[in-house]
Amino acid sequence: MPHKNEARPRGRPRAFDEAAVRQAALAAFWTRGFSGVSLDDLAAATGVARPSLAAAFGSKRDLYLSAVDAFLKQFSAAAATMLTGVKPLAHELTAFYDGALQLYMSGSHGPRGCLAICTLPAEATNDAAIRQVLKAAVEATDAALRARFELAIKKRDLKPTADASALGQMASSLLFSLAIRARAGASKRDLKAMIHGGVEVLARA
Amino acid sequence: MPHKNEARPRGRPRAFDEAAVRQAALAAFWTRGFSGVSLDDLAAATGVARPSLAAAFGSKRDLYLSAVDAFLKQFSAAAATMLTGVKPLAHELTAFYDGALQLYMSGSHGPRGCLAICTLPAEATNDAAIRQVLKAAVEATDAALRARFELAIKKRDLKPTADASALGQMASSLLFSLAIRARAGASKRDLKAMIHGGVEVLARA
DNA sequence: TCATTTTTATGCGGCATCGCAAATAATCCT
DNA sequence: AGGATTATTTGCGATGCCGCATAAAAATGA
Repeated sequence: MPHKNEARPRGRPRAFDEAAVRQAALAAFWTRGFSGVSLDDLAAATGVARPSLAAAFGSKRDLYLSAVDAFLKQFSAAAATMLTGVKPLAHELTAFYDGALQLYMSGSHGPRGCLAICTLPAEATNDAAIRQVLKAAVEATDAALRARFELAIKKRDLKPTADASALGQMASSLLFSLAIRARAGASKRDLKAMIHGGVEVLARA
Repeated sequence: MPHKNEARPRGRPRAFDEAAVRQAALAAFWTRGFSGVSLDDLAAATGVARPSLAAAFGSKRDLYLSAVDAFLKQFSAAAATMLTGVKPLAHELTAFYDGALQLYMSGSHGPRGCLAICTLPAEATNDAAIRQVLKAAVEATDAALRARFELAIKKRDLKPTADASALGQMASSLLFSLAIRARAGASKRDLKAMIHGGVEVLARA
């Protein structure tokens, strides 16, 4: 055989798919939070024994941070496709929040809200790295929404005097609030109404 | 002796002040969350041995719920004094958020945000009672702020077409967002600016 | 003074949790 | 085929955590 199509590592290969294990761990952290999940729980949820988990991901905290990172990447990628400026501001915001709500209401054992907003804060005072991840996530959300408001101002969908930064933070706040309310058990109907009312406030400023 | 000035219970009296112990437990839960605190932690933080704690408060969960209840009572009492309608809407909202921010930034080991918003969500998926407390806290905040917006409409500080319910929810969302951001390590200066921008949006709708 | 009542203090036993180490298995390289 | 390398499996030991039981202490009531 002339060549190997890919450089395979030296020893025994992994018996599990790292991304799949990360997603399974993500699901566990999403419902029970960081402190609410033990390594045994993770081993049971992923089907991978503790020592293998430790070898692949490091500590429980490392795996949690890895799962949160994956979650945030997925979310911001989805968000970017919603806030392109192709459609009117109010329309895109509604689609953005509706998409988020669908994610927040998902979960076979009841709505889970947002992994980041609903589980990071509890740990943020103990762990500087977790606190920093939360801060970065908040600021990234602010920035993505602020950019959309700046675009709206440029396109004359909003008054030139509108404060894109403040609107971006308010729009972020609405998103976080939806996450918390979904997890608190609010009905989809109420949250849809809240989205409608909130977009009215934001898109007519 | 004709009468006792107060019916003292029969046996050995409590060696600790129940309210003080509750406040000490509150502080522990505030920084480390529900799952992040053990009964031994609570015994150490309060200076009361585990069996006495259990006899007085029940389970760890009961003590947590008791602490959250006390926290919410204090908060809503303080909030009520800020939203009387005596001063202009924007002024009262700013004072309300400034007061909340002062609470959220307090703590000898760094800002802690809001006990309810930052620690209840992590547990809300596991425990129906905790989920209900979170839901009730959110709705109470909505109602208090909505009432202030309704008053503003009645006093012609807002257009009669303004949606007091939506504004109340947006104002709640700003509050929750401040709580999370404070815990995430945002600077007081940034949060003050966010309050200013948010009040502009809310009080000119 | 002595019995009764309630709280406090101490400690035991079981279980969960976690880090680590040794043995086994699967693959690559020569 | 056999050695080298990495993963997996299994299990041990230390510690944390919690429920409970027992004994001591502090008050009341007769």
